[in-house]
Amino acid sequence: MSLFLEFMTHLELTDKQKELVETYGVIQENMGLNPAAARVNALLTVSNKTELSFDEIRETLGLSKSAVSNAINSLLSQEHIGYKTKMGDRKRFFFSKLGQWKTKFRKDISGLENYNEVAKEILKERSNENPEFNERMKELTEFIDYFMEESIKIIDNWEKR
Amino acid sequence: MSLFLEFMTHLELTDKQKELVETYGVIQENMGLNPAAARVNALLTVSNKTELSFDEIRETLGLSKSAVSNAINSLLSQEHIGYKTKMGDRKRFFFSKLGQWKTKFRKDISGLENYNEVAKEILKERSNENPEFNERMKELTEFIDYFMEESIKIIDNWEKR
DNA sequence: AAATTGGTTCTTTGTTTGCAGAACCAAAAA
DNA sequence: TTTTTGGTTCTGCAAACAAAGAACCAATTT
Repeated sequence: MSLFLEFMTHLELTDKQKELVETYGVIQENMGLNPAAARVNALLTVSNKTELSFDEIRETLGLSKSAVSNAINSLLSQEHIGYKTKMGDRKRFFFSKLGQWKTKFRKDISGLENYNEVAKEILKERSNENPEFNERMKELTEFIDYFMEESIKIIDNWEKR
Repeated sequence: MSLFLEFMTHLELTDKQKELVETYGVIQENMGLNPAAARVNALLTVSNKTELSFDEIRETLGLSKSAVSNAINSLLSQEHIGYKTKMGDRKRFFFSKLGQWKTKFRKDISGLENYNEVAKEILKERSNENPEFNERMKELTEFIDYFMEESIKIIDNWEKR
């Protein structure tokens, strides 16, 4: 391949887009992604080209191959992104699955179930020397049960809207 | 103070209670507390004595003073715990606020607002060369708006139940 | 067969987190 | 006035996390 052709693998993002990749990246970090994965997912959300190759990602974000490789694999395993292939081309083109929110929300909600189970077990073990505390704990577990149930309902509702 | 009296500052937890402190501790870690803070909050939830002094916490959990001091202060600042004093006693007695769930949920929910603002801004910046992607992003932001609104409603509903 | 592509894996290094232990400090007690 | 109490703050140190860079590898091209 000629020396000339190997320039410009990376997309040209506007300043605004770069800023959005960072802002959205930080939000994704706060939602539990590691910095590199957060940037990759952000890029895949901000970029007008929605299907990017490994090298486009690497060059655009200025990350090392290992960083990109690990980020991509962690995003794939969490199903935050997916990839397509194109006939006659060995590389993969990654795209954001846009969080699949409904699924994620459902998961978060049933994570509460986990919490509530332990809370109920604690309550069962507690003596009755602090009835007011116990009462508040009980109310809490009831609230969580209620919240879970209703949340599931509102998601279902949206889906068959 | 006599040599004899300085034994037994710590509560005696049953094995079951110790196990619950750990299990609940892990859950709290997953919900964003650091390990020591998670254990302190767990102890304050599991223990039959609901108001514990600094030293009771330290000795029962086998943590250093600095660890306990930092854990307590971070829990206080996040309002996960509170403390009482007793006349003629300089020490503070810490207790779990039991998460104040309704408040916490409200906060988490409006955290989504933050997310959604950025998502909407991204959407505004996107070209129309990938209309399907844009459409799915739009649907996503609409879903989040809907989810936030309805969640708030169900919490309000619980409160005036 | 040799080189290139599209990655993955290993090694090193800088950074952050979590904690212990000691020094420290102000208020109260002796 | 000295000591004790109820902590807080500072100084390491060990483990975990992040990412760079190099070595590596299998499949394709040349």
